[in-house]
Amino acid sequence: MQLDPSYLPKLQDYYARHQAIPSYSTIGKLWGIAAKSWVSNCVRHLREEGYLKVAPDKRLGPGPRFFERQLAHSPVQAGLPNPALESGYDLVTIDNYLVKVPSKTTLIRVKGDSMLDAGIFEGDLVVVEQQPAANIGDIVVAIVDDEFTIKYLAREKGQFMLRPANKAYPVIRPKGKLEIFGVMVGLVRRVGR
Amino acid sequence: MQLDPSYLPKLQDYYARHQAIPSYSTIGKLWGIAAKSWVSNCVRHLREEGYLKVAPDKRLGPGPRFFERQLAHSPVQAGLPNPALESGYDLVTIDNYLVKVPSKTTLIRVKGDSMLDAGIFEGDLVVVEQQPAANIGDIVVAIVDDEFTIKYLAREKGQFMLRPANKAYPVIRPKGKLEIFGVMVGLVRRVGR
DNA sequence: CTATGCTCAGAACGTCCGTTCTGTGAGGTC
DNA sequence: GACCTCACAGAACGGACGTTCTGAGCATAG
Repeated sequence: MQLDPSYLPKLQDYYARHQAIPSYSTIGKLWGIAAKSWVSNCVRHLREEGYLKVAPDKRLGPGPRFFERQLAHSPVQAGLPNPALESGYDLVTIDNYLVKVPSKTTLIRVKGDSMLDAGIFEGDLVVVEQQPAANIGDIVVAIVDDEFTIKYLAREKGQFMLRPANKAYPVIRPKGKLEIFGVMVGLVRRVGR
Repeated sequence: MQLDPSYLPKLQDYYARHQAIPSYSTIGKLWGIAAKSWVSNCVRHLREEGYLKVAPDKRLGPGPRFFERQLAHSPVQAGLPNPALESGYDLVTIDNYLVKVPSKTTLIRVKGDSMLDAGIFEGDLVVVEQQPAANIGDIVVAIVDDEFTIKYLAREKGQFMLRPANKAYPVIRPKGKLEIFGVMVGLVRRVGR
């Protein structure tokens, strides 16, 4: 079987507007098909190709390939360039790209330039996934003197410590136990304005 | 009425995993509620508050506020599951924070480390607002040899040029006229995974 | 003690969903 | 021109859906 190539874009447009895949009958109207049976057929093929998937309760949702865009190796496509994101896999929205577990995710604004060499600037927003433990080498947000501190987690002689990414700042060796708020999973920066 | 504050995060987590809002009965299981009637009640309130909305065919979808994230200022109020929405929290939607004009905004993945000193690393996503002109000092995305290039826009003796933020790279002096794709308005980085 | 309101359970109900089965017409093949 | 496949229409059907109603259990107020 061979799908009409306009079917997927129509669904993508619908999803972009409503953040939901509609029912088979609505998909039918969208595609100009009156028979739900045929919609069912087409949807099955879209599923097999990874464009759609079914949630635990049989609801339709976008699949891994649903958000793929044509990749623009070269920007020279007549005036109107498409998103230049190479293999735009998991990019539904920026939010979805960065946040995996919303209930544990917090944004923290960076103060100071102690992580400059890690590409973390003052004013940036750090995306933090809250968890009480982390691995050595992770960038963690710790609570020191009732303030958030963003540093590399390191270990020295069996002791945890916080290492900045800027030679101008000292290593922090916590006196008591180290209180970790979470680990950095992303970064957001706004420039200008 | 006063919603259980754990309801919304549970829905947000579910949506982050499946990109779909489930049916009332599934929401009930998710929330530990057996009565669909009560789920219906709670959902209505979430709709009234802008966290959910209904698509044309009555399907539930995330509302405008569904993707709000907490912006924590100090750890004092952040540690606890604080239901109070006041007390120093800001709520920020990452996409709104970065994207002002969706139709003109594009993401471009960074190749190479020529902008290292500007905190732009390989693999980062640069948020670009498409426009044919820019100011001196802006970070711009230009099209050079059919490739996107991210550089500072500079001027020297009345001539535009592209200056990298890494001493290991040379300044680019375009031969003909400089073709600017857009200006950088934001940056997105995912760490780990 | 009674009344009221809140939170939730459970059942009833009509509607809509997705599946399956049969039918139909157009186009191609030999 | 008999046969087949493809692309779709249409009806049937059981189950799931969301709405609505009744009522239980509990807390608070008076």
